[in-house]
Amino acid sequence: MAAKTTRRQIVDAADDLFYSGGFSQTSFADIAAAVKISRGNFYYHFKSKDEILDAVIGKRLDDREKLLASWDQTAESPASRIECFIKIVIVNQAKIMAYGCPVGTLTAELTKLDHASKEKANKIMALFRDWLTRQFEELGCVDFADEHALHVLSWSQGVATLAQTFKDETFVQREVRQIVSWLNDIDQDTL
Amino acid sequence: MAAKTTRRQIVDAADDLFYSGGFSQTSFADIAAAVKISRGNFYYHFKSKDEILDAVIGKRLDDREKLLASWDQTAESPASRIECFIKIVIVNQAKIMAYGCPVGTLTAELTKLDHASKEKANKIMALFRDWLTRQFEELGCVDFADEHALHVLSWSQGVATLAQTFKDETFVQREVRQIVSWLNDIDQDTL
DNA sequence: TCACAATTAGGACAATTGCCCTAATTCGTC
DNA sequence: GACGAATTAGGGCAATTGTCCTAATTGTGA
Repeated sequence: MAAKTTRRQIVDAADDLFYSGGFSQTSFADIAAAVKISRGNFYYHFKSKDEILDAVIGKRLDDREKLLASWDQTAESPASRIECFIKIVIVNQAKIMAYGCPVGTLTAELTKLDHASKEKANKIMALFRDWLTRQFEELGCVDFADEHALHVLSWSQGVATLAQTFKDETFVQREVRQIVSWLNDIDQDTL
Repeated sequence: MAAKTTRRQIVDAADDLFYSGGFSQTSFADIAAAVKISRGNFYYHFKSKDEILDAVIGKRLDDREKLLASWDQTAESPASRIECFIKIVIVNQAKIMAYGCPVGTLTAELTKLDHASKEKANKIMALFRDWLTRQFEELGCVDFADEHALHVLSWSQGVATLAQTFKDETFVQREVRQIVSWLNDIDQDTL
């Protein structure tokens, strides 16, 4: 029990620190200090920093899967589910303005580092892509489902990046309004 | 002469390395090795790593200003100038797929580091924003010029991020086609 | 209560970091 | 050619990095 809890504490703390400060800039000492354990104890649970990163990516994958699954259950129409995705940028506005998109910034960093776990990090993005594609398929636009999915995903990354740069709340809201209107047009057309 | 050349060599090498590997991950030794000079010589030209970053950002600002100025001269209509901007993602496709957008990834990294030069890095983004705003104003849509500018800028960041993640050439080309079509619609409306 | 495994603590390591110093070399100018 | 300034080389610094080690402390089951 204690072990599992400690391990989970480490992963959670690393998740936050990797998000707010970046992976390579976060040190063993930083995580250990956040969890308030010794480095020795730390190394008992994870043999290397890369192993922690792997666990963090795994956790993020799980978290997003659960989030998408909850939307699958609560939201009735595929359009409203896509809208849930779109509005993450509003729900998480404060954090996005401070640290950007947790998925986009991590994949970008790991790609630059040419890190071994970059492919795994890309899976989070692919998870969103596949889920969005499914929603657009259910919406009726089978031929363009993947294109639309990439379009929405790309949109979210752009909004996140500019939100982080300019910290303009009205920009985010306006962009959300526009893409939702675009989504409704598609929904209309496929009736 | 030799001094100026050496200094320029350092800045150029740092520019490349900061782009391909990130700022914090690039060390003094990396840059010195790229330029093939001793660390002592290195330190003669720059007192600290932050000073190099400052010079690199300054150089990037200059480069972009020149690029925009060249478009101002060569392209005849504001619409075709905006199209020049849009098509950077195609012109620089290979590098973008490997390292993302040089502007977006740097601002994201410096924001996470809470680095003193983050505001200066944001100026590069603001430079594009202001230039795009001017183009949309000349296009006739005075009231929505800044909104459109942010929209195009946001679009470019999203495309760059996803291009880096999925390395999908057709995605980039499709997105360019779509935004150009959107641009033409605006151009049409304001006649 | 005892033995044994799981967990934690903390010291130590080689390597790397950004940074600083002094001595040598090159350069332009008289 | 000689002189002073500009430039370069390279050693060395303290601090931090990720990693590893051993000893102490827990908890658990017999």
